[in-house]
Amino acid sequence: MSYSIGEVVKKTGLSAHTLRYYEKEGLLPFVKKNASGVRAYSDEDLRWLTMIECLKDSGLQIKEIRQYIEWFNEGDSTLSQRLSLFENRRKILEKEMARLTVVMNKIRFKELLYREAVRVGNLDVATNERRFKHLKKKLFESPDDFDK
Amino acid sequence: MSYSIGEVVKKTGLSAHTLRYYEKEGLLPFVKKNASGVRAYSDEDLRWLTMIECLKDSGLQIKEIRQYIEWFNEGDSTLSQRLSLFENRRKILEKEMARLTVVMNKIRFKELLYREAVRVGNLDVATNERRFKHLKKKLFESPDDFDK
DNA sequence: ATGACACCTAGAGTAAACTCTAAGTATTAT
DNA sequence: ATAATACTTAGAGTTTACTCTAGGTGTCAT
Repeated sequence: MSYSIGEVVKKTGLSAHTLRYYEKEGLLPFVKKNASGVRAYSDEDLRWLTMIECLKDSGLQIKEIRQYIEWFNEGDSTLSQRLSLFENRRKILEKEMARLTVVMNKIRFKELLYREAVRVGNLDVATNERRFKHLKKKLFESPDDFDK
Repeated sequence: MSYSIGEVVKKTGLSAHTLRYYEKEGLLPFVKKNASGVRAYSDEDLRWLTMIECLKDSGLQIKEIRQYIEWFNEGDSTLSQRLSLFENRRKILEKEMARLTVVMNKIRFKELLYREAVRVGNLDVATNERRFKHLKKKLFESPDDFDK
């Protein structure tokens, strides 16, 4: 099976511009073109697009994805480089999730506080309620830094 | 207490360029300047910088942070807008964490697979091992899309 | 009072990942 | 045959958040 760029747009949600851009950046080195230059994407190309999406979601830049694809095409001699890439990425994702957890707590505190402030119609009153003072102390090292 | 821009650079880790840029963008509307135009940051300004960092970490753009600061300065009439902002942000962070969890599973699978591939010196052999086929099936809806 | 250093402004430059434009060719439907 | 639609290329423009440069002023220790 092969697909026109329009069909791939529908399947992937990427724009035709973006697909051509990816190709120019070396992310799709196997896309075939017919005699008049029209692209015909294979199922293999679609699988690459799925993998590219995953790598992008994990935070890789386009040039890093290109590097990965080059390694893949060089075969088993680059297995350890590819292992390192996934290992590093996993560590970065772990840090990112830890970071988001911290931020989430702060934002949730603000949400609760403002919900109460809206209820009583006054931010200072809500801020000074015992339960919010208590919560803030529990959540933050330097609670005064979080009054804004 | 008040602080020169150099002291704030040391305290926050932000560059002097960035601090002036934030001010230009309306994120620090209260920074005072002496007769010769030199900035003197107050403790209040430092607290704002802490809050700005949190909002940035949560993914807000600079113009959204400026909006929040404007609402804050308008007082209790904007409490509900600020509540909405934190509510939306909390929802976005929840989605982002869910997204990262999915990506993490895929990357972890790749890491395991490549660790085995490096051990045996061949990607195809590792890919075809029963336990990896099994794991892939468990992790992905469309497992073939993940061979790249 | 002289050199080092911190600070100022306005505005230009950068990086990443698109996103769009212009000008043209090819295919398809009626 | 003609119009609409889809496709092609090269290259310019956009957005965000900085980041840096140029050219200058102000402060301070010796």
